[in-house]
Amino acid sequence: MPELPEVEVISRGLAGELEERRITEVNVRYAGSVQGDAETFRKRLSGAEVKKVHRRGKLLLMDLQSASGEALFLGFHLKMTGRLITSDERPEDTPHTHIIFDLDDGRFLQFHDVRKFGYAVCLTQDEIKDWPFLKTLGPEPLDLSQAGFVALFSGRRGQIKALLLNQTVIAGIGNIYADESLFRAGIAPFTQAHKVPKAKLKALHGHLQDVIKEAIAANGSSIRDYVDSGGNAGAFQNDFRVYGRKGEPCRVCESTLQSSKVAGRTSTYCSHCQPGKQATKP
DNA sequence: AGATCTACCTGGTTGC
DNA sequence: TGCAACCAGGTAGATC
Repeated sequence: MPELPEVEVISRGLAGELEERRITEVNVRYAGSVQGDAETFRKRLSGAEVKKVHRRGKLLLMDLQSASGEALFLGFHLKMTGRLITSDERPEDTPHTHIIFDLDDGRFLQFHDVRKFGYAVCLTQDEIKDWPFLKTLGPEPLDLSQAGFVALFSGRRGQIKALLLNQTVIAGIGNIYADESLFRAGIAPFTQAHKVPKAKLKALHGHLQDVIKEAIAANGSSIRDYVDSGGNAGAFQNDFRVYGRKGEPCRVCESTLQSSKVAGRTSTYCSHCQPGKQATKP
């Protein structure tokens, strides 16, 4: 499931392949994968040139110039199973190939998504300014200072992990990197944010940035579906200390790792290295 | 307003 | 073996 590091890896790969390329044709095979009207999407992007490929949170963003010279923005949210893959050959017509972009160098970009949660969206400059998702998106974790990071959580009563997953609080963190960074910082996922000592919040800032940087360097984490734009798997899943390891021994203290639902998500942690009690509901 | 819960979707896994 | 039940999870939208 692509989170910030995976989308960053995809973005870097696609930048080299797509920048300065022109989209000659757009084939939307499943209209549900396009946010808004699929025909408008097709018309706007046909003949548009990709100027820049980048990332914001978990969103992959392309800046383009349309055939008529207008600035356009193409966004992809991969959600859980979305993939963006380039190829020399026209992609096969699988049931999960939802959008195919023909490029002016004879190559192809396809949006592939088994679970159909992901989407593509094409917006004009005016539209993107008012797009609620981008408008309310929190800061980039790698751009945050320690003080800025600590301020995000001060006085908040929500569970620390719920806030990490909340994209309006901080962008790009999903279940994997939330669990991994909380483990490294020694904070139980269900701890209320305002009860986490300042020193531990400061440590979390550093560990979160480390985990993200290490994952990017390892080409991302491949759980089930993730591959980069060239179809290659990542390697960071081999470095997980808690995520997906319920019942296995902690790599630090050898206690058996526990899991519970926090913010509706399975959360794996070490009750010895991440002490704290889950609040019992009345 | 902040916090919490559910629906969306489908392939893979588990249990009987 | 066959098949139902459950699980994974990011975000929108609803509810408290």
